[in-house]
Amino acid sequence: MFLSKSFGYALRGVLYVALLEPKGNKIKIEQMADKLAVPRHFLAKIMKKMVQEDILTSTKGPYGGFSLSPVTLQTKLLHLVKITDGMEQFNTCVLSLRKCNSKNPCPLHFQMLQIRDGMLAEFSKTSIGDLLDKKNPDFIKSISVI
Amino acid sequence: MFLSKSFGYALRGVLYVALLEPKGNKIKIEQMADKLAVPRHFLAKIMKKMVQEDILTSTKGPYGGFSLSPVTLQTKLLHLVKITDGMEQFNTCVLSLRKCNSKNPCPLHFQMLQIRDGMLAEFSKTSIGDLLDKKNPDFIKSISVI
DNA sequence: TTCAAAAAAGATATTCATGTCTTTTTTAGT
DNA sequence: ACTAAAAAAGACATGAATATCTTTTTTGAA
Repeated sequence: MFLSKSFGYALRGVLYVALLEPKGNKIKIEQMADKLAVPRHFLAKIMKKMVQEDILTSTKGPYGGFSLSPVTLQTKLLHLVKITDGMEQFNTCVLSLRKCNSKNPCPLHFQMLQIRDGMLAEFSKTSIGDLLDKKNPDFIKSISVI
Repeated sequence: MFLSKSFGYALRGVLYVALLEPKGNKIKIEQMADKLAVPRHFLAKIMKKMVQEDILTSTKGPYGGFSLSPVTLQTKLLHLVKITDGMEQFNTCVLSLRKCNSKNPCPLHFQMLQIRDGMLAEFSKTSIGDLLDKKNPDFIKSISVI
């Protein structure tokens, strides 16, 4: 409920790169999957999607890996949700009723509208950079072990 | 996201019974599945669960069907969520981190806490009876066609 | 130019929610 | 007792999210 595992992997992945890449070398998927305790190839697919969306950059070959793009830190969480979960959930009735809308509401329409709008607002205003706390020595732990 | 289809079926099912059963006969699964445009046997399983939880009553055999229990209208939506989706989602970290809690928060901990608590509060206070609007001649429509 | 390292891509497997079909149990009326 | 109607139960099918395994492409360095 709320969000998929893929979203969690995406966020932890990009935060990992944002935290460690500035220290030097590019980040390898092997290392990430290890440290984040996440399925390697599944993570790789999600990372690839983020690269396609310019949320990250990547280079192949020796000394390659993932690194920040010019917009990584400004990327809103909602962009990650779009990639991993899609936006449909925010527009579709919780009772799956196609005709449901504010003129013709299902019994839960306005309650769900409020909850979803709250989430939308939060995820629209929060960026990757907002979540990144380099000053906190425990930050890496807070995204690591499942 | 947010809630499963099963939850939607459960809510529409119980509202359907609450709306039509007082008018006379018990409600047959066949009729419900038809009017709600929902998979018959899948709905049957969910109705059975609600009966097991005393949210509804049922009688087998000729002239049987589903009817209200003494507590149907007082049942909170959260009870339906428990049955269909489970409560785990409200207690588990959005990033699937087992160690995440308010002392040791993941980067999204407090944002998600707020959103989930909002939803919990709403679903804890709202009952089936609260959603049932018998005065509204279009109520049946608002839970009918998918 | 060849080699090895790395991401990208593709193929297959597993799990879980959802959906369908069949059989069993219960029960009211004859 | 018998029959038919209805829910309950069980077996099987499908689809989507998640996970694993293999092959291809790219590229830096010797």
